[in-house]
Amino acid sequence: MTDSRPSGTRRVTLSQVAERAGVSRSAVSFVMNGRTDQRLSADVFERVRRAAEELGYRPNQTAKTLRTGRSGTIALVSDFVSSTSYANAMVRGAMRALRERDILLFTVDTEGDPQVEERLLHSLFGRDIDGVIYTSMFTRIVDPPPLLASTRTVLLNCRARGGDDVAVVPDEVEAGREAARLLVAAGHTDGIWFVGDLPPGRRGGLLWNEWGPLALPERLEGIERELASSGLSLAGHAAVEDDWDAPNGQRAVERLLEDGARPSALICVNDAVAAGAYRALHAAEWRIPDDVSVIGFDGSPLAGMLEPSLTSISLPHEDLGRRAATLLLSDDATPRVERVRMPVHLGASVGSPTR
Amino acid sequence: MTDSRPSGTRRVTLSQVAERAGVSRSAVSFVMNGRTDQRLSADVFERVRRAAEELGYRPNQTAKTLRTGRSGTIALVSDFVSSTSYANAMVRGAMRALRERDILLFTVDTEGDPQVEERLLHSLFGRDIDGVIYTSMFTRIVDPPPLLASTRTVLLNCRARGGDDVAVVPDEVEAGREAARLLVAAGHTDGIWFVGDLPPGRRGGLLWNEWGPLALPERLEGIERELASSGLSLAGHAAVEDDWDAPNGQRAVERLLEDGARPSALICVNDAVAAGAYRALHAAEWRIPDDVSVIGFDGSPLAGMLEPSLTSISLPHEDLGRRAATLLLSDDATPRVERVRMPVHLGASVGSPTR
DNA sequence: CTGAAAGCGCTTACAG
DNA sequence: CTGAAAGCGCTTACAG
Repeated sequence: MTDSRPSGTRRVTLSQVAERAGVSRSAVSFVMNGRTDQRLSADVFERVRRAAEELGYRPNQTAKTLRTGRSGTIALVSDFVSSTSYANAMVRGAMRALRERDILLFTVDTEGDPQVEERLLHSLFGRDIDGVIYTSMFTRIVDPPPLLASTRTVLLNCRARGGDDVAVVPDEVEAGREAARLLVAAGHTDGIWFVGDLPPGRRGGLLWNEWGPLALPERLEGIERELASSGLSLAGHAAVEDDWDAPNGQRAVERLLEDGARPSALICVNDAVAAGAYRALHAAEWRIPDDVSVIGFDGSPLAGMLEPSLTSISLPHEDLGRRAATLLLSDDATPRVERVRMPVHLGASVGSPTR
Repeated sequence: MTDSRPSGTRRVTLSQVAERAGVSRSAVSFVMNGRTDQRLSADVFERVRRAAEELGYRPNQTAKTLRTGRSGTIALVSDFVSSTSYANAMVRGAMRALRERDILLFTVDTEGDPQVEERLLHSLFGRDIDGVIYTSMFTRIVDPPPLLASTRTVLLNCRARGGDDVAVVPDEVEAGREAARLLVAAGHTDGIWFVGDLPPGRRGGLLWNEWGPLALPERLEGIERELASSGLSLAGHAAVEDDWDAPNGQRAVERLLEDGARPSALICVNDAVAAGAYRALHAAEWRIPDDVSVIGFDGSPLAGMLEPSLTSISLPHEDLGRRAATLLLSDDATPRVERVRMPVHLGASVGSPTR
């Protein structure tokens, strides 16, 4: 039959290697896959190896996949991770872990649209992917699509509502404890405020607030538990409107100071809110860390750009990605939630209280 | 219909659809691929469609690929683009353009290592990718690997030294003109400085300086050409050590002011250098834009976070990615360099000169 | 218009 | 230890 493919120079096939080496195709297949259990003679092994090299033979992965059902390919399926900047280091972590095993990564963003997600998953399954890393830009609870049941899956930066999956998430509770610990160690006692609650009665206005983000409740839980273990508690909470960005953080702290609060330290729900806090404190002529200490979360580039640099408990995105890929490749599919430590990025924003 | 097959069962094949519809496999193939040129009866067409739906048939892309040589898959091969934050919107642009055609994206970063690049390319070719978007984090000149010659390729955010490729790059020269135009329109004449040259005799210390980045020379060329067209020229250049970051920008402007320069405007090679300029100006009690205007390049999030917000000529990463994908899918492979307009992000950092 | 057949490039159970 | 053969799930030229 005529070959209608748009190929100029045909690629070398296994048959050609067999012919050149003067052995069967089986033998070539065994050699190429390093199957020593077939007890091939050293001579055959060497002849095949040489013939393959001389011809520049590269196995056709598509044919292997059709035969074996394994493609050496996995997919990273997310809402926004691979196409936006925020949590992109997760992709790097996964890619690096997979590179060593010659596994390639399909990158697929659904932008939060379930229909797009379904179409993309079917498209992926049609390509015989070996597994899926299902991930989210923000750490949150998800309902993994039922379609995923037929494929090996690891949840990254999210956990299933049901809980019977393998999931990798940052250890947000421990991060909260760490933040509190830093302040307690510096001598803070009864002037520690938390900045970043949603306003009372508010479930969230922005999209991701309705997606059940875990950062806020878990960070707060860790903070309160750690303080309690030292017999302390938060002096209070400052609510932030809608999004956790700098302008909202600024307004929250402005209100706090206007209301007459005298905080010795602010634990901000993330670095952007902390940046806003810096502005409000600066305008009110409070010095950091002399008059007030500030801690953020995320470990974003922003933290290093502030004056003074912000101490922040950072999201270990690359580690998370690497861990998820490693788990996906392992044989162990026992449902569990793995929590990855969030390291402290020490800045110059924490000092001892003066009041 | 929903797929009611017990999980663990084999996927439905084309043969099963043929059997259920009572037609040949050829007919099913023709219907599934919408080949109306075969003049199938409306009845056959409908029976196949129904059988496929009832069985939940999904074509096996691997088998199609083996047969046709086309995989409906392209690869985005870069140094760092898909695994870091900086130019990530290019991935978004490409993904969005491809989504409409049900084409999936392999994402592959070489981290600048030619050996890794070669291995990854072979791995991709073994999977019968239909094309490659070859891209770089920074706009620069590249020598595309010879291996790429066998595959349809579009260069994204880079151009080949040889020049016989299809390439998509930001229009940096025009961006430089735009920056100069904004200042001239505001009334600036002989106090316009450029901040961001490499020190005299320096080819670059950091890795990417040796990779031949185009941003600096092209932006500068545009600025100078535009000024010349109004009979003006730059008052001078302030060199920046090594990397174009905020601390280096700050030092450059500090030196400039110490040397007694009285700039009416600073055109900074990027936003980070501009942020450094802000600090130096602030420390010297120059007000922006009352005493001095500042313009940056990149359109980074940083620009909006500065006080006052920075006017910046922005890199249209998403547009670039979308355009590259579209070109790759088009039939036209005529070598050319497409330049994409860099839009102005207007801030509040440009005013009329007071001196 | 339809159907039987070849073939894409592999892997692997099986007979020798 | 080796080789012939079946088969993964498609597409398509070809004979009817």
